[in-house]
Amino acid sequence: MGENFKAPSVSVSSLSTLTIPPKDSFFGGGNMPYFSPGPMTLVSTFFSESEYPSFSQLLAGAMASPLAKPPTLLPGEEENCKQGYKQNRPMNLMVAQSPFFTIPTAFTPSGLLNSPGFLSALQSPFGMSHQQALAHVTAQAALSQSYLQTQAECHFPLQSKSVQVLGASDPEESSLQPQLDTMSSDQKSKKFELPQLSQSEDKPSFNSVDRPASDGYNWRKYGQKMVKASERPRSYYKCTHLKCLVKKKVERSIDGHITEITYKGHHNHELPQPNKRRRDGCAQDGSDCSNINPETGTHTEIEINGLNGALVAHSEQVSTEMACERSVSNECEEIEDAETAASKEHDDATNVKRMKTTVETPILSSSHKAEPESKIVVQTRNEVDILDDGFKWRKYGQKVVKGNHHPSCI
DNA sequence: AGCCTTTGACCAGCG
DNA sequence: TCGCTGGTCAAAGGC
Repeated sequence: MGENFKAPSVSVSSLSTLTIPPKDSFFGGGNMPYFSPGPMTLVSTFFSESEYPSFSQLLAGAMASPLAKPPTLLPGEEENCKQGYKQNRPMNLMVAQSPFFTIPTAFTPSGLLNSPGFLSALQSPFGMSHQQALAHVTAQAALSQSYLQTQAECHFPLQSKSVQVLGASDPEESSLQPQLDTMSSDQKSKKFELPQLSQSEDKPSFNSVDRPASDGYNWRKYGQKMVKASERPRSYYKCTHLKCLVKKKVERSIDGHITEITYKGHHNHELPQPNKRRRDGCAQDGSDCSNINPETGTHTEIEINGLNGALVAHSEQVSTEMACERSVSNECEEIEDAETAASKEHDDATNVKRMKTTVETPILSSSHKAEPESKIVVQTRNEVDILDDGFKWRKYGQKVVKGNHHPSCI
């Protein structure tokens, strides 16, 4: 598809996908995801992982799309919509959105679906209203965004380091390195503070107030503090994996919505198995239980959907892993494996000197905070005890067990 | 019993 | 040296 498009003249701040379930799975109700104002253009439709078009083509198509106009269907997509809908298959919509164009009135997917081509594709001949379809366009937008990032990893391996996810309050806000050059310096930043949205009134709470967003890893909170700079409580989390030194900071607004997540470091281990992640079966690090679409293999993470207000993931690696965890893309897994292997290699090579990187790589720029890009520190292992069993153990607690006068070290 | 969060204290960097 | 600030520790308690 992209070969028909010329070099981009318009920067696209975000590409994301929305999933429309099969028509037979429609049911009434549902929660409308939040979509920020902005022009949207349907770039592509696809119905399965294997049909997922190459990211470069999507990008080319997105960049050439008329972002300053109301949402439109690119050539061929209308027929694609029709075919997928007739075949009762879940349909993914690749949507582009531009940050440089502000529309005062809120533009929601209904606008997209109301576009001439798309309306005809969805509404007839089945009589299914697009509003019903929209009711099911849920958190998969955010999910797919992570998936999209992985696609970016696949197609722009060198550039993907600076891919940044901005989710939730503006779920379409993902950034792509190719646009970097087109942005002015004051648009570049390492960190975005997301606007607080008062969504609690009309959107259900998902018990995410006290927990960070899920990224597939297990985190343990080791501190919380009021930071003067942000005047919001900041929570500190460590990856619970024994050998992993990754940390993250989570800032929340007064009402408990996540406003910022900052990752530090790189995971040197695989994603934990889902069944090991939490006692109650949900994500251990605090996200809500997720929904998995068995047909598409997509994984719907409610919290990141924007229902919770905001989420920022600053780690390109984590973002990739998020995507790989949630999607069942083989390509993704291969990439992940490759990355893991590369990461292990790197770890071996720098066994003593480990990277401690603030992964808020400055891709986007803006007048927001400016922080040091990355730093390398020498981390000692003194917190890891080497016992005579050959394994390294880390003490994480001590408690007097009933019936035993000696404290048991955990 | 395992594993988590809470929270006050402590530490280190910086001006 | 001192005070401020952000980050971390670790005992205590909860689930």
